[in-house]
Amino acid sequence: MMKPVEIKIAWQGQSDCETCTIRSSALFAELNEEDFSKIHSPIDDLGYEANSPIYSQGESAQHVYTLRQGYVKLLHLNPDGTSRIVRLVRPGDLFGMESLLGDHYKHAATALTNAHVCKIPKNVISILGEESPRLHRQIVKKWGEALSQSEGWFSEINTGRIEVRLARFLLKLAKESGSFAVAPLFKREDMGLMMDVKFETISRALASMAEQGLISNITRLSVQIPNIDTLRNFSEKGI
Amino acid sequence: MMKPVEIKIAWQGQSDCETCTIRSSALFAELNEEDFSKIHSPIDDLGYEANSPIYSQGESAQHVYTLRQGYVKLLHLNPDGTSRIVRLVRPGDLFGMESLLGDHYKHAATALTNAHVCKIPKNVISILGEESPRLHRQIVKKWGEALSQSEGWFSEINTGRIEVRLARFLLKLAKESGSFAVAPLFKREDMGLMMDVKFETISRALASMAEQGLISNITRLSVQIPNIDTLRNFSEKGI
DNA sequence: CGTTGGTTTGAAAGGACTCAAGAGGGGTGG
DNA sequence: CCACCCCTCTTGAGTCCTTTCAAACCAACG
Repeated sequence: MMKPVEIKIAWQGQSDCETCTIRSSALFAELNEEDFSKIHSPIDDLGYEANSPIYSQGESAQHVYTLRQGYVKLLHLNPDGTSRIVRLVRPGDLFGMESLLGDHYKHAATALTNAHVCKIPKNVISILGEESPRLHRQIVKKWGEALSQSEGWFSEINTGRIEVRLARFLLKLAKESGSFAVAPLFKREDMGLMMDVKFETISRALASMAEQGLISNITRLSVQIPNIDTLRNFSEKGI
Repeated sequence: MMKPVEIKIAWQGQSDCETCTIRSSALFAELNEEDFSKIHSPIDDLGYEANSPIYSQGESAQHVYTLRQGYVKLLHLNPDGTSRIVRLVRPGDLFGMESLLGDHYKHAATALTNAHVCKIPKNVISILGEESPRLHRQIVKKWGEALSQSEGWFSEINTGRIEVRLARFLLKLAKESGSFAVAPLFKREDMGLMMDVKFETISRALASMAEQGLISNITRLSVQIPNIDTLRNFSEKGI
């Protein structure tokens, strides 16, 4: 267990990318047929089960990844042994882009849930990038989105009392369905690493918010949000 | 006071960029003469005095900036009125890149010290980018550096006890000169916004670190670091 | 020389942490 | 299929760190 499980490796090149279900939000969104025809290296479609590592910090960086399904965490280790989750990767997001600039990954990537990723050799990007301004524009855009998420994370998930931070976190991930919403939860330890608190504090904050009626049906993997506007209000005014 | 002061506006186009003192680390580092000849819009060289605003969050984004001298803070306002400094811009850094992707700035930029910046119309980048793969590569690189700094900031400056965070902050900015080093300080309020504590806490942490002999000669704008290895040790082991 | 904005310092209150014990769930082996 | 085990989550009590509110201090400036 804990090893990456390859669901299918046989996916090669253009035709599959062209029909990719998340293509509109993924890296190759704006490529046309001519662009695809320039892809010669194999692009793997891999499956990872929850908690399995995708790459580790400092490892030789040869690929860029796009997430198709599930959630992935990017963990940055500090020199003193402490660590922080610097980004929560969501479907459609690009990660491991540092391979395009340097020779090793700057943080570790681990699947938080079962996950599907596309593993793209970095030379595909370099070669395509030379010839296709569209791809380059797309990469810059994805990079910008990553920066933006990282900064938003930093600013919103790390400021104020924990309950407020947790509220903002839930709102960022909530999927509305009618009048109420559901938000995914992760291991309390991981959530603590995202918000810079101990896992016990996350647990207490969830319990406290449930008492206030802001959330309900807390399980390991999700919470319900009975009234999303109430929670939104709480996250903005602390009430 | 507090208004941007234009020191000189007359700087136009290629010739000045080619002789720019920080060109090696700035946006146009890898451009050649042919690339420069494609620049037709005026690139302004502006001076701002300490504490003056450069642009504000939500403002129409038409320019990208590179910092030539001084320090600039990027402040992100949250919906609830709280705010965080998401990045400390240092000489050679690019900021305001979100103008290339969207129509408004995602945070406010303010000079922390007297500062010199180059203000580059975004169409210069778009047009040049179409024709010069080198520039595009450079932009991607700068963007990557910004993401990396943002993540490093997030991970290192926001984890652990304040004294340790402060130590890491000082080490990031320290300029070594012989056996000891000097690090710049900013308004305690701003430093608090970078590390997510109140300004009084910054003040206390500085005082405490001085008592421990880790730093000395605290002034409003700088500290001395008598022994940089001692501080480094402290930042890694809390001792 | 008084004003002003920024910094330091003090004391009390509040929030998060630590250490510790107990409860719940899922998986494994009998 | 059930019992047991392990991992994770929850909850409790005391301590430590940061915040809050306040007052004093300092340096620059008019």
